[in-house]
Amino acid sequence: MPKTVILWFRRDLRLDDNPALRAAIADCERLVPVYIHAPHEEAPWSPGAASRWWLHWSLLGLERALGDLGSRLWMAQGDSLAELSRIVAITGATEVHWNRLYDPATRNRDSGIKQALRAEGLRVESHRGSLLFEPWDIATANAEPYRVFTPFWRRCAARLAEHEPVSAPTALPPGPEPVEALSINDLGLLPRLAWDQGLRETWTPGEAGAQARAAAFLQTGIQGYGLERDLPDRDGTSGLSPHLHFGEMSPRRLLAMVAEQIGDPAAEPAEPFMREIGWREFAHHLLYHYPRTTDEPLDRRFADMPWRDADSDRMLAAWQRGETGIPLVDAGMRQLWHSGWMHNRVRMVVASFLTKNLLLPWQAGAGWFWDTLVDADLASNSLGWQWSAGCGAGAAPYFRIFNPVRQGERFDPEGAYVRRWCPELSRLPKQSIHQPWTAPSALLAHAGIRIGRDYPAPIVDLKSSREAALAAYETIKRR
DNA sequence: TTTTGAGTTGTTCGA
DNA sequence: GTCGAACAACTCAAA
Repeated sequence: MPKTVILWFRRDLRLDDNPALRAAIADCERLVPVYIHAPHEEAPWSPGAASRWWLHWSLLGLERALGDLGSRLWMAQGDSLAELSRIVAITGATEVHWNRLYDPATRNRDSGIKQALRAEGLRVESHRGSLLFEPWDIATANAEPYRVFTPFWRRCAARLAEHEPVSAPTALPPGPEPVEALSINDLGLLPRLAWDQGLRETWTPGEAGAQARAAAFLQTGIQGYGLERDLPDRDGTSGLSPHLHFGEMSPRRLLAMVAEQIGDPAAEPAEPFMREIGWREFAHHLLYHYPRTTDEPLDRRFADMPWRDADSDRMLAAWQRGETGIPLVDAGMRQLWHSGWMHNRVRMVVASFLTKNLLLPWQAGAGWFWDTLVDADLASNSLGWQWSAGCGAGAAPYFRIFNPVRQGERFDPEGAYVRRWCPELSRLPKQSIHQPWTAPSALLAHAGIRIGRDYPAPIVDLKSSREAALAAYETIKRR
């Protein structure tokens, strides 16, 4: 019997710098690359619609890339352990390799699978493929997890030179003919209604798309990243988040590209971008050590936060639809709905607006982002929302409440971003575009806008809702 | 153990 | 228009 090894793909949909892949083919005659669709095992954080759309195309790319190297992706659906066992039985595989994931449900599942397969006599190994540092590998002097980003990243930054990516193989061992395997279309990942036009215009999922995006960013974007990334109407961010989430590029590869093409990753001009990679690491560090922070505030005092009850459904719906009457907020929410993505600066603005001006629980925002973002990532999403709400690690001070009008004037001074996503406001001059409700009536008439008809009146007063938020925080402060 | 310095991203107000 | 101070107090991390 030829030695047969299973490579279990999950969120590491690439051939380049894939440690599980390298280990699997190190000593094997037949390789069985497997993908098992098992969204119920990630519940309650099963991938949202935008993520499933991405996954479909990314899997398709992986299937082609494997085919080009003489291999073939074995697609399955159901319980992961049952499917792996079935494939083991069919193929006579004696080894299984995968790259580790860090969200609580998956960790739990994977450790059970590892145990069960080992009990059947298989060799089972997991690998570090999606992080620069294992969450347990970075610790304070007291051997405790970090809860503040800056010292965490200082510790990491001293060790960036450790990382050496491994290239994609140029050929792969053949595999057995899949038995009762599914096709990607069988997984039903694409939306039934064709709402994905905006996604298709915006993204190229898959490893090739990731490499192209990274190359383009390093060519031009990274130079001005420190400043440009704050301007939502520019292409100033890297756009790599969904590619990193699905493991279409490893952070190690990205780091190596930065070091080679830009220079010292810990120095200008690469440093601001590498810090963002650091935030991704930090988010996984926190999720690993505090797995309940997907649903519960890290700062326990916030369990008693007096979130809004009355009107909350109507307010949440207005926020989700981009009909709050606050242009920058609405522009962001509509960008999200259309393209599956929102500029990071605007994410902070809409999150501050939801949790502070509307006093709605951050979990409601996290849930919506989870469903709509193509880069929805449990670690980053939980960290970001808790940070915004003020209840997370190194959280924003409670008095730091974004004023969406002021943010618009600072970061979208010409109103280009608002005009793009809220076209009904496009004829307003920049002086009024971020607060149309204060524009003189003649100006509104000239721009063809009736407040409350063509564009909503603000659903809350910014000044008084800010004061209400400060008062709410006051009630939970000292306990 | 104690002390010390610091903590992603802001806003408002008054001079 | 620009600038500095106030907005609080606490916890974290390291010396």
